[in-house]
Amino acid sequence: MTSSGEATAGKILEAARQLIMRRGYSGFSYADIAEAVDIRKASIHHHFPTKADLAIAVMKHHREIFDTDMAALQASGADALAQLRAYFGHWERCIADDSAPFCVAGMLGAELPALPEDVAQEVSAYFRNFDKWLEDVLEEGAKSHQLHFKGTAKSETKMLISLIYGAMLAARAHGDPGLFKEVASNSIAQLTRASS
Amino acid sequence: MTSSGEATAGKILEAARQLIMRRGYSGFSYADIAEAVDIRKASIHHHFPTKADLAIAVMKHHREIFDTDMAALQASGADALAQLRAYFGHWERCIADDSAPFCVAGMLGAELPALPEDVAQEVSAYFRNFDKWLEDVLEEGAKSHQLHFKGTAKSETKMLISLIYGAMLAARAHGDPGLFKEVASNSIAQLTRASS
DNA sequence: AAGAAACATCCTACTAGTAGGTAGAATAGG
DNA sequence: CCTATTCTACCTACTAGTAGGATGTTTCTT
Repeated sequence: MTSSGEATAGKILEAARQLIMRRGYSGFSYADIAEAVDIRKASIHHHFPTKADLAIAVMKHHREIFDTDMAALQASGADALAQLRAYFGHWERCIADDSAPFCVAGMLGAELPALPEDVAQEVSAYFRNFDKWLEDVLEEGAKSHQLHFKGTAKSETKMLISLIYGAMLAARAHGDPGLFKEVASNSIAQLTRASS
Repeated sequence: MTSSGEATAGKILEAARQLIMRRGYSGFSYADIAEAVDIRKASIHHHFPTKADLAIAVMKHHREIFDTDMAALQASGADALAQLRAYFGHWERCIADDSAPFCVAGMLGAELPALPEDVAQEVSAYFRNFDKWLEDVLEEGAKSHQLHFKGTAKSETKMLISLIYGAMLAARAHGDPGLFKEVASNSIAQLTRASS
């Protein structure tokens, strides 16, 4: 393996992630990545033969990072509320400093009907995985009486997922990064309120 | 004006709306519309010179329908809760029967950074308008003690907008149209609960 | 250790197909 | 006749993807 090889693939992956977050799957081209990484188009095809391969690699990487981070968080002894706060906090920072103004899975999720079959499957898999994590956290929070919500953890998971991705969308549509933070804070406040 | 003229423009507009909802702005082409309407590409350019013009027309039309419908609803004497229910019900039906699986403004909102300047402005304007309507409804609902929420109507508006658009996204990502209905019902239940 | 085969990376140059958009003629209806 | 509409035919720029060569890196063999 040439020393520069892995590094280049990583740069391509990151450029693709940024482009997908900002313009979507059909909104970017290999030429865009070539410019961002300062490499020729053909070299991108060497690392990721097709655009679908590239998108799948981005999703797989994104999911690996998510799984690793959440496992580490749990291993560190963080309770349900702390895990939720950490997750929201991550996105608050990413959106505020524009380093990741939208979840790559959310963007691809919106485009789902337009995606190649195998990319769409990877996106669906990401959401199922995320769903499971969130449901487990809510379940644990309910059991320990740390989080309070009417109905099941399953149904609250759907509410919270909608709220998170919708807040990203609304923040973008309104050109107001602070909107995400406000919605996130309010939803945590709601979940920690004994009444509801 | 030739009799078929307006009708054709309408068909193009509707085809464009469907394509934007399903594939996004960068996910459709004049060729797609030409096929859907059974017309030649050049004829579309006669009615809508550029793609941006077409997208703007779709947004303007969408907003007109929204304003008209909401004004009629209010004129019919519907209270805040009834207005909210009507709005949610509309989307529940559209998503369930796949006649409109995603709000056209939501799709364009997600793509906002990739849109031509003038299209982006029209989308932002739509969201400001929608925001105002929702805030007024919530304000009225709070005053009449029909709706209950912590915090201001402004902040609850942000929550609800996020929930609505996020539920569309989540329903699509999970391939589960029922998800929208569930989230919508739960959020109305939450707003009508005296406690919270 | 030296040399050769094998491989990985990146390049230039190209393909076929599609994008949005235009020019100008044919065809209508009032 | 005039104007709106639609068409065929075309343009340029860009799309994803390929062919094949240059350069360097490992690895295998002796």
